Amino acid sequence: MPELPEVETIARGVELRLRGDRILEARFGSYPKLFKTPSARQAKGLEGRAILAVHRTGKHIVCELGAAGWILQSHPGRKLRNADPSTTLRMARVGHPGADLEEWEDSSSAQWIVHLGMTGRLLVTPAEAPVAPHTHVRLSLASGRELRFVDPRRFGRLDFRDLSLSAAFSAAGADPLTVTADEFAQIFRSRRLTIKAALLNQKLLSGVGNIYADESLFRVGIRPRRLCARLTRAELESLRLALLVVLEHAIQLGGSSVSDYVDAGGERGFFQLEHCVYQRGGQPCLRCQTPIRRIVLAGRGTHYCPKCQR
DNA sequence: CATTTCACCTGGTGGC
DNA sequence: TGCCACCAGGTGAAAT
Repeated sequence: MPELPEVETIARGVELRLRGDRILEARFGSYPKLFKTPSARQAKGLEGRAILAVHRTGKHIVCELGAAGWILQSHPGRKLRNADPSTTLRMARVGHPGADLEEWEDSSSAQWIVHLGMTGRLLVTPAEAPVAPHTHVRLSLASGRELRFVDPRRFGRLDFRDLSLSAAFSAAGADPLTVTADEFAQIFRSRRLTIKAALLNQKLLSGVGNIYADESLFRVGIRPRRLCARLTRAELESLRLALLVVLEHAIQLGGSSVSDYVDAGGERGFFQLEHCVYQRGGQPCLRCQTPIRRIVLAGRGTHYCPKCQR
């Protein structure tokens, strides 16, 4: 299940491969709920646009796209012109993946926003690669490759924003990697819900899911059932730091491949080998040998050590 | 209004 | 061996 480290890994992988490439043709499957808004349903909205950058916001992958209708063919060193200069944006030399970006004037850029849900994958493949079952989107690229969205369980969602019509996408909650100690304390202080439920709430903190909630609570020694309002300021700060360490370590290891998660190149992550409690119910705690307990909290399987976590 | 519960999905698992 | 009920969980709508 893609959480912050998995989404970050995929976004980086897609950016590395596709920055400077161009979408020539977009083909969507026929599952209406895949699209969050009517504009996301329009394949034409993506066609002709250059991929300027790809990044993560919360659990969302945001592809920054240039204006459509740019010169389709270019060669190294040639500069491309934009017809409508009003705001400044970075623009790629299209058709040359990895090319240095230059400053361009652009008022009609857009964002393609991908949420992977439970089982979604974004894959960069050769155009001739076999099409996996449950492939809902195929973007043909100027480089001859394809960006594919595959999602068996269909919890993933796609959105599209024309930045000349609407504001850029932003996460509802704070990012765990950049939130300050004061902000973090402010978010959780005086809330009457369990810390586990709060960590999973994307409107409070964006990016933490079931795995990293359980793992960070174990590392900081706090029981998932504790109420936010009962946590001391010191405990909250320790939790913020534990989250930071766990998430950054997981990013370094390419995320957790617990079900079928792979990155944009099809590679598995390795952080599942570092899991202390997640899906280890009944097995001995790695620190004290007490059997790890599994309960259901906030409707989710929740794992903790009854001795190490208070 | 804040918080909790539930439906949406399908592949994998375990029981008989 | 085969079949089927059941579970996983991110999100948002519905319920409390």
